[in-house]
Amino acid sequence: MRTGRPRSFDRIDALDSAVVVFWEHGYDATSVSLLTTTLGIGAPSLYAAFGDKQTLFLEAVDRYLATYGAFVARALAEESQARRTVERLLREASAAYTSPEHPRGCLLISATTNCSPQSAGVAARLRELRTGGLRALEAKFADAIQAGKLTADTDAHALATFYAAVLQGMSAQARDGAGKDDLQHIADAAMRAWPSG
Amino acid sequence: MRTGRPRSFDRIDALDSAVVVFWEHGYDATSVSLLTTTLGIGAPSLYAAFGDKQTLFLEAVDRYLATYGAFVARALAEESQARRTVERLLREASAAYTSPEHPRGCLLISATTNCSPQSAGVAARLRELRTGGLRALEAKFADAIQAGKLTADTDAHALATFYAAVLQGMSAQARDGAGKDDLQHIADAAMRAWPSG
DNA sequence: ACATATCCCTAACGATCGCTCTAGAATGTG
DNA sequence: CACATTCTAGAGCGATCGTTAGGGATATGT
Repeated sequence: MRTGRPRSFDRIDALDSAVVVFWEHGYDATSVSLLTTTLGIGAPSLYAAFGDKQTLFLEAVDRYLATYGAFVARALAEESQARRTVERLLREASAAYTSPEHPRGCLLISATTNCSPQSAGVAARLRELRTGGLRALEAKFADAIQAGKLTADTDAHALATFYAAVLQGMSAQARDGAGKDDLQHIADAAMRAWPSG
Repeated sequence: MRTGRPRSFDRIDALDSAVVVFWEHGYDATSVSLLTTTLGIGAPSLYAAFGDKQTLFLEAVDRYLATYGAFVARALAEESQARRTVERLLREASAAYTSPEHPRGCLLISATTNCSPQSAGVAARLRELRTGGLRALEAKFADAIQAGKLTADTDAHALATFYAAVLQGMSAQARDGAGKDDLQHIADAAMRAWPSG
């Protein structure tokens, strides 16, 4: 049995708070002191529970992907048709990126846009995750071409890059103050670009 | 006549270098020491010539808009037809955002995505500039509707928001490593969303 | 040549950065 | 109860942040 004084705060609650702070300000601009005041714990407690700032951030990213950002993986996994996947992705992003319950936009997209050279590691990790999403979308399109749902001359890579850019643009617009309706209009316009055949 | 020892560096050259550094790393992540080493001048010289870091940044933004970013204002001013304006905007952005001559993407879009609370002022200024561009585009579309070039049921605001988002997405993709061809494909797809009438 | 004005460099300012040592408080097991 | 263990809280570590005096060097105007 684990002896000693138990931790006075809930680790998951603290992690969720850290997600929000990193989401709002990004990696570099989030100082440890801002984290400790927001989470309501001292710096040594934070370091004991999560390791250093970079480790905490990476765990916060995982937590984000398992919660707020899970709709992307769900759309990719649950929708079999490529077009429905994209429609659902854009529709759910319109709501997720503008919810008043949490910071605007997407943490994966916006948290490491500006980072100092010594934060290049976490920036590379997030870029990797973004690229992974793009590849998954591209594979979905390739399958649709294979199945004849998209014409053979469709460029799966180009189409995936386009919808990835649209999601990134929606995140940026949300952070600039656009509302859910604005983002849904972006989504509607983006669907007009779907290959007609 | 101005007496005393003249400045040993060219102010415009130094400003251009500052543009590049801010473009690459963003506002907060660009330290004054990085600026001084890159520009090859001491900190007191920098402060004497440009004022503090915030003032230098805002002047660098103006310089950016007058040089690398001037293609946006030119497209809006020189093209009378809305569709041609957007086509030219997206085409020139594909090249500008991926040129190997300078950092990727757009300074206005990417330089203040992550900033600490005390940098909120410069972030607000850049958001203002981005919103101004969106409004200019929206006005262009409103004119086209007035002139009958776009059907009366076209939503000028929604369309402008869409193409603004596409530009922001192209900037993000460029910073993630996409090439000129990738961005041109995004532009092509975005033009398929043009209202058919 | 001289006085003057401005420059550049060295050094350092206070504040904050990420991070940790130390001491005391609180819980578990015997 | 004592003891072992692990937590919390305050203070402070060296480094870097943006910024600015101080002083020698270098140019112009007379």
